[in-house]
Amino acid sequence: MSRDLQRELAVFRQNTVDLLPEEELLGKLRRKGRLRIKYGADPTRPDLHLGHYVCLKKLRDLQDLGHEIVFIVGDFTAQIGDPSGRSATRPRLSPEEVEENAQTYFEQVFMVLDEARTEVVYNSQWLEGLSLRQVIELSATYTVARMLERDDFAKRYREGVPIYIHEFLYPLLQGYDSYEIGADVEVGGSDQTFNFLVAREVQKAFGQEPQVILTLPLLVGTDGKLKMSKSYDNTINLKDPPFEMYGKVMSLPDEVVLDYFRLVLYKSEEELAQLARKMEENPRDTKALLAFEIVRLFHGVEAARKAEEEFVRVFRHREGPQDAPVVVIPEEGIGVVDLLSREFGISRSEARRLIRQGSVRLAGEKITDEHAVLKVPEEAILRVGKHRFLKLKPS
RNA sequence: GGGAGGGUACCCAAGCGGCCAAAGGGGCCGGGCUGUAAACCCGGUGGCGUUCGCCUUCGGGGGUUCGAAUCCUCCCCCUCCCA
Repeated sequence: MSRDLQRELAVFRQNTVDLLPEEELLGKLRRKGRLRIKYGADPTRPDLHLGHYVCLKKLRDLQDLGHEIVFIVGDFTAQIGDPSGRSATRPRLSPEEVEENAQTYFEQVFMVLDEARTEVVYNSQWLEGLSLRQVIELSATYTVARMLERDDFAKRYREGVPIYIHEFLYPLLQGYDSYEIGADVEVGGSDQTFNFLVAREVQKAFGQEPQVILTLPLLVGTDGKLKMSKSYDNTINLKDPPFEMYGKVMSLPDEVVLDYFRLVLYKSEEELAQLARKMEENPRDTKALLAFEIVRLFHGVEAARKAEEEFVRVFRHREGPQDAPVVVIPEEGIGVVDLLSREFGISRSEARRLIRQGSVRLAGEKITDEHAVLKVPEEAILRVGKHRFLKLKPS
């Protein structure tokens, strides 16, 4: 094997859960040199997050090796709903919702991929026009028993949670996508392994050389337990503003910090070993480094610096932030409860609770009276809990 | 088509005539602690005024009762078994 091929293989391999069959990949690389690499995303939710980034980064690396990335917008399949890893049927989206989401996808995807070298296609282009005959032929490439081999289906079936027929179609359609674009390799999260394998069968059945599958680990979300996913509300989004992004990273449990260095920042093994030591010595600063680097990746050094300063100010020194929303207070003052419920969109009961729990402070002074009428002779910071602030100004 | 079991708050899940705004867990919020929006401990978690109370909530509609998440009835939805 030539040195170049070795090096190239190393790029393919970094961070992967599965890369199989590797011999087929080698064969393809030798024969074709330039491969068509498929990445599909259902525009079910408009925001991409770091979990997606794990894959996008891999794609970028492969793109930089000269391979062709084919980005499939699953506008059609999004209306079916991927059953992967789900314990229940996904809601289906309307064509309008899908279209809207797809647009915002591109902005985000091309923060990472080189637009000029990426082919973008919508799978409705071919799936929409399939005849029932073709759909039936496609369904004939796989059996119910094999469908039920999949963990999540097996589990749902066992537990009596409904599985709808259309959910069986999903992997097949995804496989058809691979066939349609002639994918050599498909990249995705490890929860896609089953779908990718089905695609191989579909390709074979339709007389095409099967794709190689490359799966990446699932990044855990901010809760530190579940995979990052919008439906668990534990995401760090590519479009999160710097301070929020920084803060979300800082709120990660310590145990997952190294995973992030590996999967998001693609650190080498040597660097990771070093970071592991650092993490033991000084978890907070190591995590801060992670937060800084992640913000830098998406917003640049300047923004990262600012976010860090702000974080230190607000959470370490417990001072108000630079840019709290400004509220002008009339001369006669305003009731605390009124102010809180209006500005934070919470109920009056909730506002009262917060006051009772001693989490409301005006210029550092705890407010304990629910009936207090706030008057501000001069600008002052109103703080609620750890991270809600208002800058109060006299009229 | 027949039979059985289900639908409870953001999620899971108890409750099966009054003591139920509804146990418990998760999540979330807050407090304490902290080299971290980590871990850990404690508290809160329908709404509106607050000693006390009022209003809305237990798939949907009717009903029984002084009183229903709890009983009756019709309807909708889910699961399993049989065919």
